[in-house]
Amino acid sequence: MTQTKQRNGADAKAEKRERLIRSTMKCIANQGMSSVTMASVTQDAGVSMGLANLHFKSKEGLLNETLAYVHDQYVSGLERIASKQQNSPADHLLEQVKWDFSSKVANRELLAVWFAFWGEAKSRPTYRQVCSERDSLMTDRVQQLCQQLIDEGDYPGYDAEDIAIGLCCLIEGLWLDMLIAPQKVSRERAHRVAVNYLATNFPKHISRASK
Amino acid sequence: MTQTKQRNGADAKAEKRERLIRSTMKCIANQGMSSVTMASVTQDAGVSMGLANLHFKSKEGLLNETLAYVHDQYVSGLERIASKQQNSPADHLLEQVKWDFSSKVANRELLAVWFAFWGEAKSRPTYRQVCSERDSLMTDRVQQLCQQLIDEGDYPGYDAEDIAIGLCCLIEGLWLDMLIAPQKVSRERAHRVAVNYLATNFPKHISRASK
DNA sequence: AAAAAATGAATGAACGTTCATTTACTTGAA
DNA sequence: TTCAAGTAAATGAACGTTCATTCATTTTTT
Repeated sequence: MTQTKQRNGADAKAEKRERLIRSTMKCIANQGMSSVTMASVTQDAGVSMGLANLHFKSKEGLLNETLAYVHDQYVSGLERIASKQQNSPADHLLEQVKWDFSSKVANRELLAVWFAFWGEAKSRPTYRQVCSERDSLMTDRVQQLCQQLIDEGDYPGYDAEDIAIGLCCLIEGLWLDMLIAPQKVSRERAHRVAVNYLATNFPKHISRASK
Repeated sequence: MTQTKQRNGADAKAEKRERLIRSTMKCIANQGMSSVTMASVTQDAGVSMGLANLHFKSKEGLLNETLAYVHDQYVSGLERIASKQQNSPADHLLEQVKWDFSSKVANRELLAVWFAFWGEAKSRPTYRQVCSERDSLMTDRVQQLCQQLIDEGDYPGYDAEDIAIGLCCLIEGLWLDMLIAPQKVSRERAHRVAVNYLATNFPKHISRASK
C-alpha cells in the first residue's frame, strides 16, 4: 500500500492537485505550451482525464494554477531570504543572487515553464499580471538594498531603481541563455556574471570573488 | 486595382509569403503562440486557407519560416551596424545598444514573437538552434569589441566573454520587462540601463550620459 | 493554350469537456 | 469495534467542437 492511500481525504486531494500541477510543468517543459493536452498531463500524473477538470474546472484553470504555483514558490523563496537576518545589504543581495542561480530556481524545467508563460504573457492579461507582480516584488526589494548601499557608500549619480532593474533583468536574461544555450552559459558562469554586475556597481561593498 | 495585382508572378508570390509571415507574427503577439490557427493567420492576411499550406507546406513550416524571418531581420541589422565604419569599439557598442532599443527591434509585437519562440525552445530543437545562433552572433561580436576595449584600457581582471554575455543577457532581460511591465521599463529607461552597464564596466571609454 | 497561383468546402484526426457511474473515505449509531 | 448510510473523490467513454490538411476547381499570369 502506498503512502498516498494512507493519507486522509483532504491530504489526498491536495496531493493530487500538486501532482497534476507538477505534471503540467513537466509537459510544458517537454512538449511546449502549445502541445500540452489534458490527456498528456493526466496520463503523466497517473489519473483520469476527468479529475483535472474536477480540481481545476478547465484547462485554463489548470494552467492558471500552475503559474500561481511557480509564482508562490519563487515569492516564498524571496521572503525566506529576506526573513533571514543578513549581515549587510550587500550580503543580502549576494544571497538573493546565489539563490536565483541555485538548482532550485535555475533548473531548465522550471525555466522552461517561466518562459512558456512569459511567451504568452502579451496576449493573456492573467499571465501578465502574475508575472509582473513577481517582477515587482523582486525589483522593489533589490532596489531597497541598492539604495542602502548607495546611502552608505559614496556613489555619485547612482539611481537605485535603474541599478535594481539592471540586476533583475540581467538575471532574467541569464536564465534565458541557460535555457537556450546551456553549454555556453552554465549555472556557475551565470552566477559569476551577476555577481560581477554587483561588484562593478558597488566596488566598495562587493568584490568580484564574492559568492 | 491594387499594387499587388500589377506585380508579376514571382514578386506576387514573394509578397504573399511575407504577408503571411507578418500576419503570423501579428497573431502570435495578439493571441499567443498556442492560440494561433491557420484560419486566423490566413484571414488576417486576406488569403485562403489553402495558400498557407501551398507556400509553407504545413503550419510547422509557416512557424519555422516566421522564426527564420525575424532571425534574418535581426542578423542583417547586426551586419549593417558592423559594416558601418565606426569611430571606435566603444561607439560600435553604443550603436549596437541603441539599435537594440530602437522601435524597429524593441517593439512589443516583435518582442512577443521572440518570447513566444523562446518559450517553446526547450521542446523544439529547431527553434532552439535558430535562437542560439542569433545569440552567438550577437555575443561573439560584442565580445570582440569588449576585448578591444580591455586591450586598449587598463582593466585588470576583466573577462571579455563574461562581460559580453552580461551585456547580451541584460538586453534580453530588459526586453522581457518591456514586454511584461512596459509602464515600468520604457524604451528610454531600458536603453539607459544598458548604457550604464557599459559605462560602469568601461569608465575610461564610455560615460553614463552616452547615447 | 499552358502553367502557375489561389480558392474554400470537405475530411478526419485531435482535443476539451461532460456526466452517469464506480470506488474510496467519513461518520455516527448500535 | 462494526457496519450501514452518506459524502467525497475519481473514472473514462461519449459528445461536440476545433483545427490542420487536402484537392478538385477556378482564376490569373505567361
